[in-house]
Amino acid sequence: MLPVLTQTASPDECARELLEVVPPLMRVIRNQMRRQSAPELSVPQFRVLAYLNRRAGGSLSEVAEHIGLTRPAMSVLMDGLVNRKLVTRQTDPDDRRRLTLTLTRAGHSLYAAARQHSQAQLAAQLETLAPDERAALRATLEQLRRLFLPDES
Amino acid sequence: MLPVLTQTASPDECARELLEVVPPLMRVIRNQMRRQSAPELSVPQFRVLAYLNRRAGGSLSEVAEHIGLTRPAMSVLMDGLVNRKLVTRQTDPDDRRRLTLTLTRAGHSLYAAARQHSQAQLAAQLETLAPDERAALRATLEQLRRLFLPDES
DNA sequence: GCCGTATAGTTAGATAATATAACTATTCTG
DNA sequence: CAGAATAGTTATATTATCTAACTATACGGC
Repeated sequence: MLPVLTQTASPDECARELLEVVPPLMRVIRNQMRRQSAPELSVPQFRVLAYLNRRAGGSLSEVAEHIGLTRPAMSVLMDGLVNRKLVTRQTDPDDRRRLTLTLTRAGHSLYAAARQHSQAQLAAQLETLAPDERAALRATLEQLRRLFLPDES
Repeated sequence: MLPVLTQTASPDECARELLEVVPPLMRVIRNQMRRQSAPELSVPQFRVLAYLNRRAGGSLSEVAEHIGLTRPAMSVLMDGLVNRKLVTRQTDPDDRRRLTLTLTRAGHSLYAAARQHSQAQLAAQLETLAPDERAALRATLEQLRRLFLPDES
């Protein structure tokens, strides 16, 4: 059953809960990434592929800004993805300083596979929730997204 | 207002949402930690203090297991905390292989201050939620905790 | 049109956080 | 009591990240 929603929850209590739940949850996700069959994708790499999947042709700075890394760090990370033929890196003819970053076919499918895998792992655990609990979870995550990640998508 | 809770949300949709929301949220938290006034506590260090706050006298392996680090890594991390006089490290007289790790007074108050600070930062953003939305958030976080972090407290 | 400034990206060098492997000291067990 | 198991440390390597310094390109005021 759904928990009682009318009980009080101060911003501070919620914040405390976030601090206690999110970091370990992140570790669960990271470990799932690591144990993944073939791929060997770190969480930031995965997020870069996800971003380029949604916004093909982004520049390096754009991606770095979005992911929250410095440009040098992103430059190195991108090197890796380009070397592995997951991303193409072309200079934009309209502004020859900028790069145009795009997923290759391999990049697309590795991203899809990795996402599928992680998603399935998490989904397995979410199976045990009642449908209305899942709906509540989903709604809550949307709110967190709106609150803390206004820029995305 | 509360979102409609009767809409469908498959385990897979929820899992996807988790994958999209949690990592950036973690980055928000980590950055808050970093920008923190005095202290300079990393997220794992913070979590160690949190653990020892709840369970004084834990052993190194116990803490490492809980936080999800290897013992060598935890040994090094703990060195840092001990050097900074935040934690005392005594050998357990009953089993002289084990350590008894406890927060010092300084450890307690640094933990309290750090938590207060991070919590306040997050809470400020949560202010904008309606009370029932916060209640829903809180309930959802409890569920995530139960699902993914069964061992804690 | 040109020069100074800003912007995109890279390279270099440093640091920090982890991992694995090998070790010591202690305890348990058959 | 000897061998196996466990707790912790040390040594070494790797990886991810940062800041600073650099190059190349574009823009804007004169």
